[in-house]
Amino acid sequence: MRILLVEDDASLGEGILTSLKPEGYTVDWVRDGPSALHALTHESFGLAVLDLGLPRLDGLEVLRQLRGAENPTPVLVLTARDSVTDRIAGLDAGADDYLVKPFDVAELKARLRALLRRSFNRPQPALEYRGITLDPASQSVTWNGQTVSLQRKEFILLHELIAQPGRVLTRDKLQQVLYGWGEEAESNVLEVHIHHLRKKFFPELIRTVRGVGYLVDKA
Amino acid sequence: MRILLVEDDASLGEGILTSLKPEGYTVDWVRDGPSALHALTHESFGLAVLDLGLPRLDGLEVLRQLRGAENPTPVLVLTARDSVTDRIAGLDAGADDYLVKPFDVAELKARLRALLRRSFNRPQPALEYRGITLDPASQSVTWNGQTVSLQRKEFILLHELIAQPGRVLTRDKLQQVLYGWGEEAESNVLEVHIHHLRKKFFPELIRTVRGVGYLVDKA
DNA sequence: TGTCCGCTTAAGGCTCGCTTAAGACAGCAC
DNA sequence: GTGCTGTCTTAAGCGAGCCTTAAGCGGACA
Repeated sequence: MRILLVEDDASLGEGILTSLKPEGYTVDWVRDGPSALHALTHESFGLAVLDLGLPRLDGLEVLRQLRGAENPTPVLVLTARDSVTDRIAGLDAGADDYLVKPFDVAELKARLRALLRRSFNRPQPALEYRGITLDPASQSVTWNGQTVSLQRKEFILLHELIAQPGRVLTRDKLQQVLYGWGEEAESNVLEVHIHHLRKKFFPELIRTVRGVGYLVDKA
Repeated sequence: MRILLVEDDASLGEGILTSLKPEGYTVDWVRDGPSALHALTHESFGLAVLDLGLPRLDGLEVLRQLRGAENPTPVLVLTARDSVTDRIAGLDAGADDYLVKPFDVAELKARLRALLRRSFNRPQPALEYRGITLDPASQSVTWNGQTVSLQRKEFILLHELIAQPGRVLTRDKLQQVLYGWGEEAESNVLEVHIHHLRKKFFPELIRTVRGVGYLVDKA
């Protein structure tokens, strides 16, 4: 799961980063509003953690613009302020959850999990690539109208690749997506899954970048 | 039927809780305005019982924001005040019914039933799927004309699944529907209910998505 | 041509969910 | 209260299919 962290405070950001990585999240970290907006509108994230007190462009404003553009990415808002009006403002602007600083990292993790669980249930747009349709809602895959049956890890892998066409995903990153940081796979599991995917669709679907990783070409 | 109870007074809340549970309602209880708003906008309830005198965010305000967001959940308002203007304000803000403290629990129950009956008469048509008809009003089920007898939890589960065909409902989500947030089931109850449903109809009715949840295929 | 990296295949282990049956529990009549 | 009835939960055993492993092969790069 790819997460965008928007936080201008260096040490807090560092802290969140290092505590989320072991959970298996892939975290991208930006420090100001415009970067956040750009990232969210140009790449695909499963979730965003957004600090409200940002330089250059306020977090609330980021959120408003995001929602204004009908971007459904779940957002968890961080704030130092705890007034009720702030809280309401955040939720009004389209936040999905709310956490007041200082907070416990364990609680952040718990809320992220809850948020992800919930967002699984929302209409997530189906991904489409060269006639392959991935529908997260039903966990089903079709290719030119035909249903293709994928195993869970295969689905996750393909989804990750297709979500970012033209971008090489390193083996490390992909393994992270499948297993988190805990146990590095010592075997060639990844290759096997890739192999299965190529077999179920067509070999050229996934290109190998020797020594680095895999990618799906830009449509 | 899942109900959200919004009440800051501990003993009153406790009382309502214990008197509603035996009626077969699944009751979730929060104690302040922001939590109530959050719950109502992020989860689905059949009905809310809302105390107006709340800390941090007034009940009326909760109601206004809820309706502002076009949330149609039926709301029964509780209040200590009995002035006519208060009453008007409540109904204006979008309350569906009104009860003045102190009240008799029996009356609360009666009004809830009435409210549910009314809201069920709105566009809550009987669900139909592959010859299976679910009538929420009478909690009865027929399959190709034959009556099928379901237990309560089975009905709830099937209803939830059929209401969103083609979409995977996670185990978490389904457990929430059955039990609210309170007690997480530690056993395999869910699987057992699913099993019973498959047995009473046909096995392919409910498809398993390993590691995620269950779904009913799009008709 | 040698070395390394990734591909391919097939076999086993292990996890998850299915199935069953029995016991807990609540509702109800007496 | 006591007993009866039907619903719901628990637990244990089992089986399918997912995932991993490992070994052999082939192609890429020096």
